Amino acid sequence: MKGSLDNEARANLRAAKLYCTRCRVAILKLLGRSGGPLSQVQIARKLGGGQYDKVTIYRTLESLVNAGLVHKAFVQERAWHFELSDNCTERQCHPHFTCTGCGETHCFTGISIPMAEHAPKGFRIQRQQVRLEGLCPSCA
Amino acid sequence: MKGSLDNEARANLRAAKLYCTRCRVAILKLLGRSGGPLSQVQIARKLGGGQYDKVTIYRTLESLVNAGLVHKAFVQERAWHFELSDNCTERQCHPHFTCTGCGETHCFTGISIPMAEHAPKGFRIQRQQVRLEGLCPSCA
DNA sequence: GTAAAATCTGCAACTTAGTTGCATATTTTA
DNA sequence: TAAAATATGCAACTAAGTTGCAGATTTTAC
Repeated sequence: MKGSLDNEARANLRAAKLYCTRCRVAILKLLGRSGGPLSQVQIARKLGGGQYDKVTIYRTLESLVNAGLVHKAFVQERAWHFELSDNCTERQCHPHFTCTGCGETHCFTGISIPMAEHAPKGFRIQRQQVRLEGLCPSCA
Repeated sequence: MKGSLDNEARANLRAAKLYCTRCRVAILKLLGRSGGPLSQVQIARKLGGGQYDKVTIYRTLESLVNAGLVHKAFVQERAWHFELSDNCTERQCHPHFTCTGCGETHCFTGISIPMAEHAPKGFRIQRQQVRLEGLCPSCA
């Protein structure tokens, strides 16, 4: 019964007009079973170290993203920008807006977003961060 | 009249029991005038290339963060985790929860957060992403 | 089923972010 | 102003992510 996830992955690849390769199928299946987003390093490790070249994994992910089957989730790790601690509480800071045109990031200190509630059982939420994407006045 | 921001920066450093060094004052002032978070590379560039070693900038930021004067904002760039596109709309995906204990990231597909409204004049918000931090059941 | 066309994959080599150890320079304290 | 405390710069390193290209795999068309 290994079939069902496998077939689903293949069907999705076909629908997206992508070649059904071992690596793509493996990554789609892996992401399908994973409860959260994974990095290239995590994917490589979970598929069995050395199974696939890291370049292949990056390129595979790129094609899956372009096809809309997969998308990037932002994760704190290695995202190191700094700002003053003004107007920031323990639990939440203002949202940050990044313009998809020019790439500039702005603080939206005037907006506040309610904190998430109803975390799954057993999870304790301590902090929330919100990122917005769109166009700034000069790029709109 | 260069004084006011400068004095404020120095006062903050003193209050935090940090040495008032040229680099710290410069970075605090820079972040004070900046409308958004900056990376090490951007800071180096804006302070005049070669003025400070990158190691110094990283260490300065680290001490400012530890003192609570500055904090890290997450920015998409270089945060490359991937997941299936299930349950994700154009405008918003489910929140992601990262455990500060074990570092694992989970998708909270059951929660939804209202989209930000009232963007500053001229900005157009196209997409919103929410990150949560806290403790997972095994680490709580 | 098979050959040609289209597309992937792996390898080597590279770029850039971020870190560590240590000697020297700067700031603070007394 | 000297000694103690702490920051800084440099060199060398690790690890993520990218590019070009040759060889391998998948698909298409017959």
